[in-house]
Amino acid sequence: MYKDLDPLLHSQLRLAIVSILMTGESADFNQIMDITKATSGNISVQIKKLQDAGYIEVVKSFKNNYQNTALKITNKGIKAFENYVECLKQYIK
Amino acid sequence: MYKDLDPLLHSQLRLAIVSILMTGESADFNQIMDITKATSGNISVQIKKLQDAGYIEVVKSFKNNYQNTALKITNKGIKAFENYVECLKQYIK
DNA sequence: TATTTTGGTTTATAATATAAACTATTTTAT
DNA sequence: ATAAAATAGTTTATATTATAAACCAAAATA
Repeated sequence: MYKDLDPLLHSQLRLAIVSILMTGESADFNQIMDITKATSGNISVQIKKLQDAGYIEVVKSFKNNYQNTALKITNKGIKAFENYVECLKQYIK
Repeated sequence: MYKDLDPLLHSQLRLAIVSILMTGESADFNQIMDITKATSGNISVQIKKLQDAGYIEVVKSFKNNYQNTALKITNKGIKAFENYVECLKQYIK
């Protein structure tokens, strides 16, 4: 009962980012900003943490002359998310 | 979409405490310690925060010659918890 | 009566979230 | 042509928060 919640996912912004990516579609930096309304600095830091953990994949490219940062969830990220949700259920029901 | 999560509840230990109290039964300090395995100092601090927010009621008494701290969730606490769960659902499904 | 146990609180520290300040490139206005 | 503004971020400093260590008081026990 009350297993530890993965601290990497138990953060509003990181959870939102991963939640967005759990659709399976990749999303880019701007979409994350639009949806979450967080500052770019905050998003940048949280993306790096998720990347370092191997939860997301980050692909940098050029799109219409501008740099573009695209994010995609990894298998590890999917498993971590599913595990987080399972653990959380113990707390909220 | 992605409404803010009540920061008072979006904390593993405080969420566990409120979750325990959501049964309706009151629980005392020791039960919280047994269930959560957190340190007394940590629990003490988090209890005060929940009390200050009006989410729980704290009743101090004497039981078998020892001081006893009993906790009970308030109506405000119940509503906050239910709202938290509703908001969380946007993130986890 | 000295020591240990019970039941906590207060305070210091470690970790974390968040925004402010900064960098670099591109577009637009003058 | 070039100054200003917009795009797309990163780095770093600060503010907040979680957590444990240190502490206190009363009761039980050796």
